[in-house]
Amino acid sequence: MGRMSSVTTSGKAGRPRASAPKQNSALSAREQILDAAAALFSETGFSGSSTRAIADRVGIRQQSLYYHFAGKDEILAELLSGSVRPSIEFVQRIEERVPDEITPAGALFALASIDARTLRQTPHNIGTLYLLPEIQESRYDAFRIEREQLRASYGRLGVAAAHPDVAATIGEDRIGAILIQLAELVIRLRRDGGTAAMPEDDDTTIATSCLRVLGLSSAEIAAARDEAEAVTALSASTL
Amino acid sequence: MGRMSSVTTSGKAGRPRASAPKQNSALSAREQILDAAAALFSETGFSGSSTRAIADRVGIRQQSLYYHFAGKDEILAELLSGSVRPSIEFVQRIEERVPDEITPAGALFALASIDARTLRQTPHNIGTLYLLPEIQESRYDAFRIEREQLRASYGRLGVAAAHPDVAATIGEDRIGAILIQLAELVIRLRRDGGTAAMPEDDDTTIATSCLRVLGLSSAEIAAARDEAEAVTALSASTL
DNA sequence: ATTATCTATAGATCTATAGATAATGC
DNA sequence: ATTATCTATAGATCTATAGATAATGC
Repeated sequence: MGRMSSVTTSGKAGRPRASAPKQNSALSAREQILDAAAALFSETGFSGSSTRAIADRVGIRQQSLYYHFAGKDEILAELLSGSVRPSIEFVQRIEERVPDEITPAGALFALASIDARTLRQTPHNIGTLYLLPEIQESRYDAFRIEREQLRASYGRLGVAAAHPDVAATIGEDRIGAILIQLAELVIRLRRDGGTAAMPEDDDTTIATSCLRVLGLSSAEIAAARDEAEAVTALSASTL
Repeated sequence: MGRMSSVTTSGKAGRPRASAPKQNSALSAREQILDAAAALFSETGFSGSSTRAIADRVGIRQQSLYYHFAGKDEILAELLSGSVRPSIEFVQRIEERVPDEITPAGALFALASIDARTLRQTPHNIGTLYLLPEIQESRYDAFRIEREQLRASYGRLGVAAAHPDVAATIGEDRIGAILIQLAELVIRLRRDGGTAAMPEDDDTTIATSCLRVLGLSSAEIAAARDEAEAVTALSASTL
């Protein structure tokens, strides 16, 4: 096939793409690449997604990726850091308010339900990236350290919120691990549920389960939920 | 380097390997391949592990794999089916005894702690294979259907064991998903914990958390644990 | 001049098939 | 004769670099 001569004047600097721009033309090239890579990495994994496949989805040549990223691994690194950052920031803000403005249980409910909601709503189920074997490589240490911080926050809040029986039996690190594991249930539900939209109340189910596993009663959980709702409404405006 | 002439008479049919047999020579060639692949797939993923890398670990040529398996995906398929089978069999046996010989809570405690123990003790943390993106392909439907059965069993036992408040709020499928998610926490603990041996009592922590999340009291959990211990001691001999 | 693409291509790898070979088994 | 390996190799792919080119910006 003969080459399509430059499709139309794009209003942007740089040589025009050989093929007509797909959708997403509102995004910068860099963002289009990240979006395409997120979709592919979560469907077929990191090693299973070629730079060629990413470029095809964006509508550019494989080699053009290297103008924006030094390599495939930098794309993954950027996706990962972009996806934990919001949780880290939220947890820092909420931990500052404990226990004066909010109880540990209320803070934990808020944290778990916001994490669940974020994971549920994010494009391409980006949470599945956390499951990729490649992120164990030392190159992604920075990301793993951030997740470790998040686990530590869940652990601190969990210990403070737990029924004394539970806090006495399970250490802070295990409590943190259990709570994160529950929050990340959304990732699996979404992956296994196919295209169907997930009900919003799964966020509540998960946050409730976080408190239930710490031995709190239904009444205590309901109180924490009310607290959390007040605080998240507030932080939505603060944010 | 000149070829090493056949190392020594191996006592087995077939052309001798070019290199001296590594360890594991007690296993059949097929088993050696499965073992090497399990280690590699769980460390570097499926697409990230080449047939060459598997063969190197076994101590044979890359092409020799194809005498034992039609392709790389058949190796993964066999590893997967081998690893759910025991759980499926255990859950079937224990569900038969509910509720006459054992309460749902006792059965669930037994199931969760045995699953946790198996995942904790299995070579190469084989549970990480469940996290690979590749198993979403239709080629591995059989495996996913078996896991679905396991989830259904967790769901049935969970609903039957749950405190009425909880059973009224969360559907059977979500309960099953939550419980499996807790059982599989072991996979993550083991992966993140590096080489350190995991404490045996993590199995108990997990099984306890499964009942706690269903709203059971400490006393009810202790009773279930006692039941479970009686039944697993018994089933160890039955098996 | 700068930017963002393109084409050409190197060099490494990867999966799989075909057929030869060196043991054991009968 | 059968078994389990080996060597040789095809053909596809994959990542990344080098340098050309076609826009916009000044």
